[in-house]
Amino acid sequence: MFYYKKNYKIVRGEGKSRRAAPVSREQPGQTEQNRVRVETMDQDSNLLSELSAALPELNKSETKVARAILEEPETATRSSIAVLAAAAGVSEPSVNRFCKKFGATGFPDFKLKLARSLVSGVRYISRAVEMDDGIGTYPKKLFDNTITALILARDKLPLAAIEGAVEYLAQARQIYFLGLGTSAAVAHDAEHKFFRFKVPVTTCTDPLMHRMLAAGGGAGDVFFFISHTGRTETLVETAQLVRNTEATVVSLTAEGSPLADASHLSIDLSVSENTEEYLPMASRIVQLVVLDVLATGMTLQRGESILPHLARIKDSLKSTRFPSKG
Amino acid sequence: MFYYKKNYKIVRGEGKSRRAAPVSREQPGQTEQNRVRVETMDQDSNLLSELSAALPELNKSETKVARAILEEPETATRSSIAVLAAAAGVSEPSVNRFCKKFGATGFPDFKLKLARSLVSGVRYISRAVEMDDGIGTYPKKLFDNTITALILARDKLPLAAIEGAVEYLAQARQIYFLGLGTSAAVAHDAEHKFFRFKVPVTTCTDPLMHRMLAAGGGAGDVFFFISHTGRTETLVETAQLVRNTEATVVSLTAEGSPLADASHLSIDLSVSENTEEYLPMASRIVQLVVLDVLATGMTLQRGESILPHLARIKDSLKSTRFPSKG
DNA sequence: CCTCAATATGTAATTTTATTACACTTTAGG
DNA sequence: CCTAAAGTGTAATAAAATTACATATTGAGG
Repeated sequence: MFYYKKNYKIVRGEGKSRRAAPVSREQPGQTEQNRVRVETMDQDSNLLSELSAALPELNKSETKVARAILEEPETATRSSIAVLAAAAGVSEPSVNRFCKKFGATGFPDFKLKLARSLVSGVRYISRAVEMDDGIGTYPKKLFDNTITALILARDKLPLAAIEGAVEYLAQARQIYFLGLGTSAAVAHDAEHKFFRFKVPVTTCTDPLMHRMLAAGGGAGDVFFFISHTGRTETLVETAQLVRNTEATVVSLTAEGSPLADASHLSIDLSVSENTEEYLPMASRIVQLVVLDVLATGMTLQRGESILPHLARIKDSLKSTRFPSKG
Repeated sequence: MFYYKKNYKIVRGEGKSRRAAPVSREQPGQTEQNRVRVETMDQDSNLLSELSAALPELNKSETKVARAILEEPETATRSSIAVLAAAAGVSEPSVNRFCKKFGATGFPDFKLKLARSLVSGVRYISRAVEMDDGIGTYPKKLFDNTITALILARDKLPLAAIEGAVEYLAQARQIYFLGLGTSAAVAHDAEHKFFRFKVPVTTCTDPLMHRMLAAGGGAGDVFFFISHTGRTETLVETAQLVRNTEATVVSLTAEGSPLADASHLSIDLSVSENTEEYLPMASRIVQLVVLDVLATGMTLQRGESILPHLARIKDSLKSTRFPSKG
């Protein structure tokens, strides 16, 4: 590492105070003026790409700093301003000015932003499991993919639809959860959750039964369809049958799908399953959590009055269990 | 803000340097000794999850600091040590010691690590839903709690047990998934996933049927029990029945539970459900993802040969669906 | 070529921030 | 109730970042 070139004669020991005028802080606007403007930049855009994009329009010392950072960004985040300045072969204030130019309030802030963009590039890439993955990698990958899916879903949750669904469910006289395949398991889970609310709940995973139930639907009945794709023919047809009755159709499915179109209300999830080779993993997890949300919404709407009831149900299970140690 | 309690008489102005001995840096080993040891921690483990995991074993002021950070991690990364100390209601050195305890060289280093783990943008303090939460808050809370549970589970995944379970399942002549209550839905999901592997899979959620199946177990049969608590009497009894046969007992349950004890192999999950009032939400999600992991492990073990088979199953569903637009 | 203004960059002082040494406090065991 | 060990705070010191200002460099007109 021969970064440091001594270009300047050292003028130490002049022993004269350089500071006479009273300290006056720079105006915020003044700094802002010098900011590198990066087109189409949103707040959490990657700082590293921003850096290399701006590289051509930087002046000599700024270029040195940028190159030093780009070469070893990891090291840069761990260095003090003095170390980085030496590595780049410039003075400390130059580094500081550089940081401000890129939207940071100072060097520490810049390091923070840098550290983040270093991670986001790695973590956010949902990596599919490869055939040569071992025990050390594939479990982590699967968890990470699921976690990422949940984060994405959380950030674009259709709150209005959820609110509406809670409303429908809370006023339902009878709730039917209908799903096929993987969604059948989700429907079963939903049944377990909602039957605790003193509402009659039926789960059905047989397409023929679906049709019979649908035909018999009436006012106050809520048919809750669960489908990742929203394209399963028999489910869509069942939904359409329900629409001929007084019953309400709510669905938890993909945006713009035939099932969504056939529903009074649709909770649209857009979980991208492209990372999954053969099984819908993340989507059903998101569905389950959304059902948790609906059940919670219902609890909140029912208010305190429902709590003792829920507690009683929970207590009723105690006698079936071995006591906890301690 | 009346954090600051002046308990001590001030000793200012004694005019004596407190530092006589030459500065001697602490030995690295010395610091290491005090480190919170997080089992099965790997390098890029999430600092926030590490924090909340270590929360119970921290002392008073450390807890204060941890809570302050967990509550507003974003703010923490932007604060100086003085600000954070004030927010936590402790002294600056306490914050510094805290940072070192968690493997950082000091406060700035700690902030850096923190900034990195923040990238995913999850709130790490599992906040329970309150009765006065609205649509704007409770869905987010539920998602965040689930995400946090997954991160915690991911970071202390019992890989050895998982590897062993994959081995058992891959060699099974017949697999039974047994679960009750909420875990019944998980068992159903598991059935759907594993039946794709050309292995006979049976799911059963009836305790009496469980016993009959158990009694008939033979070599090559794998009984896979799913239970959050591991204390459901009938399940444990069934497991013990199976142990009288040649069949294998694998369970996905709580560490040290009767069910785990009754199993040949137990995949221990320790999802703390203290944040959940009445329904096991996070735990079943973790169970599902672990089952995804097992299914994936099985796919990997079977090697390329299984892929065409899986593809055929997937294709067979196509004709039941409305074509995608576009 | 030189001059002068504009820009760029460095030096040293200052301020801010973090770390250390050590004293006081609390806690747990005998 | 005492004592040792662990915990926590105060004040001093050290480190780092930022600022003001000086010097250097560049380049356009004379």
